[in-house]
Amino acid sequence: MSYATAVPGKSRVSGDLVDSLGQTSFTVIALLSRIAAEHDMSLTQLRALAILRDREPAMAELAAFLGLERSSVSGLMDRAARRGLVRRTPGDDDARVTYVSLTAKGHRLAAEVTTEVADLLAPMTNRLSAAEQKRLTALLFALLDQSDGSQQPS
Amino acid sequence: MSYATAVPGKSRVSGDLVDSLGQTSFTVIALLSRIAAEHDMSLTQLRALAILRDREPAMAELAAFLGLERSSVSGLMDRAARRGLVRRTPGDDDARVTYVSLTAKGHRLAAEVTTEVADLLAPMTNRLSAAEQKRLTALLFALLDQSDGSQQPS
DNA sequence: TATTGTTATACTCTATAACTATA
DNA sequence: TATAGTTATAGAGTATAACAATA
Repeated sequence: MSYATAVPGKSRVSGDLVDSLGQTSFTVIALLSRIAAEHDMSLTQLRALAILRDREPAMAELAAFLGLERSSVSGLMDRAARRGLVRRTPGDDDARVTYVSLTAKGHRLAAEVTTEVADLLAPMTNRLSAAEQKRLTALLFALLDQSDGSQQPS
Repeated sequence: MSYATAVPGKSRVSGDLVDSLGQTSFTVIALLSRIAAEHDMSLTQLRALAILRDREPAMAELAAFLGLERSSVSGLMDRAARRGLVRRTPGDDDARVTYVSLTAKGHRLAAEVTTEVADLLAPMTNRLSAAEQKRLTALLFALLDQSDGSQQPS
């Protein structure tokens, strides 16, 4: 509330930025959901798969990554395990902990989905020149405060 | 699949762009979900609210906007109507049609949510200078093929 | 006592299929 | 017959609360 009214000169620009960010986000998320659905997965499962590509977290850590309750992730991993995509491994030092990791099948699916995402996004991204793509990437990483380009699960 | 391999020179850049788009989208959507949750709404209900701000569509049109089945939107509008946010109006010429519109309460909530979105996004957007914000906005609209800036529900 | 993970329960979201009313 | 909307039903996703096992 304060933002829109406190800085009138910037609010116009920011309003458009907010709109473009919102529209872009919904478009991208819809596309990811579509890919997920084509593989009989939810968007959350697709995210989990992406996260697990280069991590082997404890259940609680995975829940933190996903921003969900532990109990929700239990069910999520139940369904993923039932499909043979992930496995649970008991912790060695702390017997309370359960680590989650992708199976070979899970890794294959994750890799497949990654290329599909790039493919489906291509019609959009190709509307920009190579230079524009670079600028956009830099701006988005700056927005995310990750101008170093360090990878987080997408 | 073909994209990543067919244009090796661009795939590196595109991979980063895909990552930054994905991360940004998840971040924005998570933020929108949080705002929705604070008002006891789902992300979909928030979207519906935004759509209805400047439209009075038939149920089937709303379903098309949201990318959902008509039956899903029936339930969605049931719950929104129960909270007094929307009303249903029978069509005059075609008695099969039902139009949906925001109540005064719905309009108030939609306006409130809009300012909250801008507020919560501000810490992110303020990381960019005014000139950078402008460039990012232009690039995103170009990506969406809407360089005219015509408004769609965000 | 505190923490990890699971289970029980309840509600929302979504889709498919069947239905009613209207065209 | 075809279309608009609803209802019935079922499954996934999510949270809260309670629990067992471990620390």
